[in-house]
Amino acid sequence: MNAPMTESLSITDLSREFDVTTRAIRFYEDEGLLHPRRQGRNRVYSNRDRVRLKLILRGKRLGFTLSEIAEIISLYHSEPGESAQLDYFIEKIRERRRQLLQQKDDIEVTLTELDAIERQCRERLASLKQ
Amino acid sequence: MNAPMTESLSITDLSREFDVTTRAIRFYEDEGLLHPRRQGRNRVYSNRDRVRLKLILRGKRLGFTLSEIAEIISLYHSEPGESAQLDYFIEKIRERRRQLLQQKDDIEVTLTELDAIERQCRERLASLKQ
DNA sequence: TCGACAATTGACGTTTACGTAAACGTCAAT
DNA sequence: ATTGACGTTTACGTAAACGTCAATTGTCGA
Repeated sequence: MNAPMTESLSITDLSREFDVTTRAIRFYEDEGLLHPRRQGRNRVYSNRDRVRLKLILRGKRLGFTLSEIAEIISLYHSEPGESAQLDYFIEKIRERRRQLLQQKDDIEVTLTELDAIERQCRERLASLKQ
Repeated sequence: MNAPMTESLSITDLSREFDVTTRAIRFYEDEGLLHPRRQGRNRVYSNRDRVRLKLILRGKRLGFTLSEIAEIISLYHSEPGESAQLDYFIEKIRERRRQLLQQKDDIEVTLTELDAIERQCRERLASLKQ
């Protein structure tokens, strides 16, 4: 039995935990979003890799493309030296924030609309049941 | 202050107002998301069409596929007769709501993370400027 | 040692959401 | 008469994000 001290996960572990195919996980690696270490040919995922995958999937749920997600993750892990680079990063961050706030607004609007529709359905249901 | 409630818009009117290509608008029609009336061969868009396009674009910003958007819009315009259909609709609505709430949560998390990153950038910037 | 099973690497296929011409009609202005 | 803006259809192209299959290679329990 392997000592579970070191958090090492197989590709199927990850695929099961997050309900994605192993093919997708390998694809993310091809696209440079994941860099698991290897034991021979096999991929071994650390907890950091797991967190990165979580970030990827969250980005997907938000409708970002993989390259956008790559950009976002690079923001997380960037250790930028130059001042100009920092300005650029901050601008990127603000862009994302604008996008996310727009989405939040879209969601609010859609939710209230859905509420209205459901209420109408319920009324119609009630009137059918008498 | 009479905003022209012009009931008839051209395809370029729409494309300019919402900053989408005419190609995209025609594509949405091909996919059954829009049904403008015709004057001869030319498409003429009513204000209802305009609202539908707005819904489509909002759906896109939320990361939905066109067929998902079609489903959502069909919820808006459905005149369901049967009780079973109504139950089905309500279930659909709840599904959407779950999805949107998940997205909202994702956004909150990402926003606070972005805040943290920007703060770090600012600190780094400040320390560089001395 | 055998066979089941997991994992790997290509390579090609598929869906979505349009882009990009090509080739043409219409009408107003120059 | 020509140009330009705007419109049309048909058709092929493409980038993204995987799915699917094939061939192969360990790996482990009975």
